[in-house]
Amino acid sequence: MISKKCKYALKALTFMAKNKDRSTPIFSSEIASKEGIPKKFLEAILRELRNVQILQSRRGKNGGYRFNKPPNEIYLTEVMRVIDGPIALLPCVSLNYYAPCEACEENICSIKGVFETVRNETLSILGNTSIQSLVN
Amino acid sequence: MISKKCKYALKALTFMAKNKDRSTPIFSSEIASKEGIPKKFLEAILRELRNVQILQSRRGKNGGYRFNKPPNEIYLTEVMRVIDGPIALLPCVSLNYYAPCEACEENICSIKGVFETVRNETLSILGNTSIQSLVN
DNA sequence: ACTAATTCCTATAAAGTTTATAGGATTTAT
DNA sequence: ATAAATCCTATAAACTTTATAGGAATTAGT
Repeated sequence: MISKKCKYALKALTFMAKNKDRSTPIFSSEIASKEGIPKKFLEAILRELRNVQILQSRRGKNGGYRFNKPPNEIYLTEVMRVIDGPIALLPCVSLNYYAPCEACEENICSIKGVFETVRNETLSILGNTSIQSLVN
Repeated sequence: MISKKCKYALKALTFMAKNKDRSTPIFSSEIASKEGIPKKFLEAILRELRNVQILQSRRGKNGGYRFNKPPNEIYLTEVMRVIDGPIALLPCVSLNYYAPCEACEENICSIKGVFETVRNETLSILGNTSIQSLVN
């Protein structure tokens, strides 16, 4: 399962993509109310997305958030990794968050292989789906 | 990520599959020590697997656990659902544990579609991989 | 300068989940 | 009886998730 936080992030970005032709930045308050996301929680999410250069922000009056790169170049894998961490189902099979299994000698790990296959399939779907493509 | 508990379950079942030709049932204590799983925790796991008829058990001296159906007919999906619950990444996309998304009107949910695709691919891998196939 | 409006930051906390552990009850073979 | 196994319930420590609170910093406009 992805976290609610991650779902919020995807919803927020999709909302922004839907409104990407506006001349002014988008307020977190608007996203929060339109998408039903707790405002303060959303602020933290948007800040994380800004920290990794998915978004840019401006403070002060008439501030808000914009995309830092076009939403058709932002893939779900990137967003999910920022918010939730690994996409793989086992730590020892993660590309971006690899961690060795403790008591399990990897070269003879019985379950590793199939979860590598799952990871590859999952990444090929999520890594080829952009935020923009979620806008109908 | 799957839980450690689920990993323990898969390891335990794989160990049992590897030793499926023994004439006597297998003790939880042997699995625990050979696979490095906390004994009491493993007992709870094996009991859950017995409750859903994956395993059968005998109490008392010379007791232990056996498969209730051949390990080449036990698929990873079944084990994972018993131990961890839904395999899908979103509740509203789960086949066995469906739950509606709260504030999100489903017919216009932007993110549902791609996660259905992921679910389908994942299920087709995990649903065609048996415990027996994990034994080399 | 002042005000209003926004993002930014830190601390806190409530609730839930995960990962066990403890202690014994029950069953069975010998 | 005894030994050895599963079975069951309660508890708890650690961690994660999902927020909330309160204000600091920044910016535009007057």
